[in-house]
Amino acid sequence: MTALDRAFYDRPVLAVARDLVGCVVRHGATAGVIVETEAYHHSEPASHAYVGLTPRTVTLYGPPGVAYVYRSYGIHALLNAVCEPEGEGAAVLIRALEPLDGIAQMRVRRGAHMRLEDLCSGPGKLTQALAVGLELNGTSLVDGPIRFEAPVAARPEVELAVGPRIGITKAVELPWRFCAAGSRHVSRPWPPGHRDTLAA
DNA sequence: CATGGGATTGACT
DNA sequence: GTCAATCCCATGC
Repeated sequence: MTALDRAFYDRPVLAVARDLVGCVVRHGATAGVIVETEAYHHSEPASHAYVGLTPRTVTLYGPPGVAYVYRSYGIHALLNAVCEPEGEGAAVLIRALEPLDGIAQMRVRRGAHMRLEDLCSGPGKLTQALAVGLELNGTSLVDGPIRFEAPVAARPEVELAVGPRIGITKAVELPWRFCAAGSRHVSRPWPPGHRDTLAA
């Protein structure tokens, strides 16, 4: 399995967010298929990069293909992939995975009786399941401890569902959330009756 | 220097 | 459905 190269991330963040659905995140013996992403860009107020270059956003404004890991609500670690050329301040939030490898290890970290679809169905859940902590902020996704891999060729192409991002209060209207349509491993079920889907 | 607000989750009514 | 936990850091005085 080959890791995505740096050029993959050195593109518009929306394109990367779309293309990451179906890719694999691997850390140690645990891995999962990405089924949900969100794009964030310095030009819109929901992004941490909106405030400009500060100690907090150094990683976001750095080179693409690097992990941006930050603490959310004082409790959870959230994993992002830094995108676009250095200086642009853009990243894709990984919001949910379909567990692939090391599922027993995930249950040790998340709870022995946890259902499969609850192991990684949220941005804070998947970092706990894969043991991704704040110390991995700034590490390479190309040749660092966390690897993002291209989809296996045998895997059927996923249909993409597109909609507004979750859990934000600013720029709520932007349809910058991308899900594998019909997946039972996403963080929140898709609004019923939503037809705004397109091919991957 | 004090304050307020989260890109969430899990427990509880 | 509601709500607390918990802490870094950006902002404003």
